[in-house]
Amino acid sequence: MPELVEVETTRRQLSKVLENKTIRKVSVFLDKIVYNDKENFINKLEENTIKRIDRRGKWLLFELTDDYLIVHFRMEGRFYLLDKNSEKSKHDYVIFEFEDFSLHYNDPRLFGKMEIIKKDGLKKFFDDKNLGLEYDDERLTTKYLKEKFKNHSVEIKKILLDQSFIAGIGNIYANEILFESRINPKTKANRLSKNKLNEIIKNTKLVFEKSLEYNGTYPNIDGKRGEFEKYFKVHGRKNEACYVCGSKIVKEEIGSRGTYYCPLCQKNS
DNA sequence: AGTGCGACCCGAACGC
DNA sequence: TGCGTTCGGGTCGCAC
Repeated sequence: MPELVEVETTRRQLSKVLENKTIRKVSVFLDKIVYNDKENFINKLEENTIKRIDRRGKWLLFELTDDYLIVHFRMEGRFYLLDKNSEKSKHDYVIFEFEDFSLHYNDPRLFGKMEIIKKDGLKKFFDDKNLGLEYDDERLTTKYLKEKFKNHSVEIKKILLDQSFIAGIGNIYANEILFESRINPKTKANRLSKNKLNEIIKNTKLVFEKSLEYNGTYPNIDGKRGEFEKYFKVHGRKNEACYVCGSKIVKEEIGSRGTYYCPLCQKNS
């Protein structure tokens, strides 16, 4: 699934290709992907130039002249590049045509969203979302987490998935981060020691940076998959041996999300 | 205010 | 083998 790493990988790849390029034509094949008014969406984009591409949490931001195009992939949304006038595949719902190539937005589950907002509306857009800090923000400290977690007697696994604490962590990376931190996913967030909070911060950076080196776990804009899946230590490894202690990895539901962990390495905390 | 849960979706995985 | 059923997963909105 596209989490921060997959969105960032897409951002890096698209930046190289799209910056300072002008969108010539936009086609929308499924209205619900595009927030608000489809005609307005198309009108604002056509003959507009992409100045740069940014990211906040799992949101991708295309900076245009007076507006931003904001994209969220949700479960399976993704972009891929093709030659101009290439055929539309099943589940391609938005096509952006440039001078020399086309960018297709594909989304089998139809969950993704795109929206045009005025530049001065960006702050309000993200204020309303109440996103937490980025994983590489220097303000992400044990003090910040201690304060944020203090009124939350909820399993740390659920808290990591809540975007208002640390932005960008999804189910896969939450499992990996908790394993690397040797924290049981059912530990209540407000009971974590300063040392364990520090482990979360440290391992979020380590896991994200390693995954970025392998282009994440998801198809890139050329269709080639990122290869970080090979290095999962717990996610998707139910009943397989823990690489550290040999115990069988366990899968349990926490907050109706599949949660994988090593019952021995992540015993308490 | 904090917490939990259903809805949104369809393809893949699963069960018989 | 083949068919029907269940699962998964990010975010939002709503109920308590």
